[in-house]
Amino acid sequence: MDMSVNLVIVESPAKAKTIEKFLGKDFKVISSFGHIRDLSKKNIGIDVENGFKPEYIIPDDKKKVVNELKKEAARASQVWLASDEDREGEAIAWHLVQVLNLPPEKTKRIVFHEITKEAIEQAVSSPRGINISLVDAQQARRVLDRLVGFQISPILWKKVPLALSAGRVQSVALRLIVEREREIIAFKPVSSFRITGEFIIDADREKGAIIKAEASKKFNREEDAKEFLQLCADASFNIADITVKPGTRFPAPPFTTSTLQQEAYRKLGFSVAQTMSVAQRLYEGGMITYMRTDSTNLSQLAINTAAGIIKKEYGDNYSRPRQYRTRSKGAQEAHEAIRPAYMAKKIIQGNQQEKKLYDLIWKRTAASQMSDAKIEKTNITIGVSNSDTPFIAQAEVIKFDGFLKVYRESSDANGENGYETVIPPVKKGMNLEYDKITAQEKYTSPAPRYTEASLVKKMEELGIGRPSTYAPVISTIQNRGYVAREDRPGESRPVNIMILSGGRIKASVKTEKSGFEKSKLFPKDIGIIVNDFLVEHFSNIFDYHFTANIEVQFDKIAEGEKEWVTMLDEFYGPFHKKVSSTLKEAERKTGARVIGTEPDTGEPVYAKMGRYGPVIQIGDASEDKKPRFASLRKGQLIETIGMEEALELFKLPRKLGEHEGEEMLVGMGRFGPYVKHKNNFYSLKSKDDPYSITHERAVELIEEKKEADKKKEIKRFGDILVLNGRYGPYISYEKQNYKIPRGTDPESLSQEDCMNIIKKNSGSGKKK
DNA sequence: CAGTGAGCGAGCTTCCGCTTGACTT
Repeated sequence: MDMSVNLVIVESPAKAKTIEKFLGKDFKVISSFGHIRDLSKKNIGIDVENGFKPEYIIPDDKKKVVNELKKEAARASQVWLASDEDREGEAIAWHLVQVLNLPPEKTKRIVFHEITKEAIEQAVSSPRGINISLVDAQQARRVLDRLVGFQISPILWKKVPLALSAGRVQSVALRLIVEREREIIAFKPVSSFRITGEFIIDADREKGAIIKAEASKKFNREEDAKEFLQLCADASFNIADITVKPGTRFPAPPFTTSTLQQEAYRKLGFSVAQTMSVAQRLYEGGMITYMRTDSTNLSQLAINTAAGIIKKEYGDNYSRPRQYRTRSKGAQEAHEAIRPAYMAKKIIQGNQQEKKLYDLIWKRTAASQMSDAKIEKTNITIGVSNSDTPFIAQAEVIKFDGFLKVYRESSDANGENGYETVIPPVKKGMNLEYDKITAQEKYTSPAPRYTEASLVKKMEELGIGRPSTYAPVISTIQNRGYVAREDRPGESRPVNIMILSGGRIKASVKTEKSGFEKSKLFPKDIGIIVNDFLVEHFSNIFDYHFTANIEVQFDKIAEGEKEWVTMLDEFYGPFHKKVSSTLKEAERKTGARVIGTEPDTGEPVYAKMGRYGPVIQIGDASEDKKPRFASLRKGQLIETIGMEEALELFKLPRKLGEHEGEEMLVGMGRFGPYVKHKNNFYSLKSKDDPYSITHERAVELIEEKKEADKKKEIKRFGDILVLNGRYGPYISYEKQNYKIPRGTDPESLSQEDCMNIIKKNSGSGKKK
């Protein structure tokens, strides 16, 4: 009857389920769902005067879990704390001891890095106590982040209109995007001429085999390129040299959160949030290991299983078991790499996204355990008789594909690598003739804008953020309105081309697109102003190396070499002084910039941050005069907008004349151009131009919209409308929408039914 | 949903990391 009851607490319910299977009947395994306590939000949750004493509370959404944990702990004779073996995991265990009132004799701390029977049994047989130094390092981290976030954000509210938040991680992510944008704005493309030739082997003339090669030098000036082509017209060509070098390609290590997000973006087009939510489902379904990890480590069992499968599928020579070392900064390595739970399962059940992501994980894991690829690089130098600039042909041949059989990592750089895979057989000294030699103008391009995925990569390199926060941080800076993911159509520019063929040079001009962008991160005005304010006043904290530097301090605390309160004291002294002085002295920042003067009136034209967003202001306010304002459009920046564009903004709203006794106005709104009439808005179609739209066309748009609205209407009782919407029928009343309960025929609703639905739903409905 | 734009004052917001649901007007 009185058998021993063991309670094991882990962080995730999916993990609990798996572990319970290994431990048998005497063990009950439950989950804490991550942290169970956090700092109170009142008075920033820290008693700064009193050794930074944290005030911990149990958040509302954790109360249920904590009660459950308390109940189970009371029933157990032994509690095993099995949270992750890193700073955060140790802190979770410590909070559990505090909150559940666990006596030492009944509490054991265990850790395991992989979820296998052996690893878990091994962990249970070697318990330890809580490592309080590690807990202190976590507390220092937590308190520092709260101090930075909760003392700097309020400064922003006061000093920068529309600013909302600052933090150790989000503000550096923002800075990366702003500084990249400035690099791009300042970038001046330079063009040069790249010369490529197609050559025919004299002896092989009938076969028509062609060697493509590029001149070893680029020409900055068009005249020089032309001169070179003229030389080529009279030159003879021969194979001057051939070198063949063996090379090796190595597989990429298994996935971490960061590399999974990058590859899923590049290969599958998933956003980082999308990748995480699909991975979460795979994890909960027991199909992959944990998806928030910075470790490239694989369990021995996984390595062995993979080896067996690779040998069977591809042959013994394709197998090469290996363990990868984790290289990223600040890695805590509490988990394995992201891999299939069962390598034997090559395909899984699930939706398309799940299947695709699983397939990617399977291939990456398999490839990491496969042989290197063997390649052969051939360099052929083609001599030009009357010039010392030769042509070079490069070829790369895969001699043994190895891991490339299943997986090849994508790269962020777009564009070809210039390698041919096939080259006709040639010998040194052979004579060649040109078929065609082309000089094409090529422009240099600036560093690329960040995608969500490449930003995560950069953050990981800098050691800011953790696997669990990459996706949320990227959402945060977008939700705050600091940056936006946008497309840009790009601009056309002319490119000069000269082609030498049959002894004659023909020049032509083509156009190419530059600056085309798809789903890139662009800073918005408010993001730029916030960033400049933060960098101006808190350059040391929003420095790219700040996190790396304090991580060294946290490590010292974890090693017991430093007191966490001492560390915070050293940080807080100068920090708080800076907070106070900034609050007192810093100027309000609106990013104001003088563009010039309006030609007609001679009044000054400014771009600046207004109360509701970025605006152009013409003229200054005085007793008898009001300045004129116009909002900037999407894609325009305070920093770069020019006079012509600025004045264009004042051409709208434009009066179109009267219709049914009231003025029609055409304007530009958040959702594009519109016609306003009797306080209703009518969107222009894409073929309509707000600057030239006619009275007649505007009336047409109004009538069309009225007609469409009539079709939407099912019923009407005074100002209660029953309408057909995108998500099915709904009730519209006083600018609020109400869902009609499932199974109700909207035709059958009476006025009283509608009122009931409205009353029932208006209590819970919160306005945003 | 889209017209605003000076200044004042009240009451509000905010961080990072650990984990999943509950939401789908």
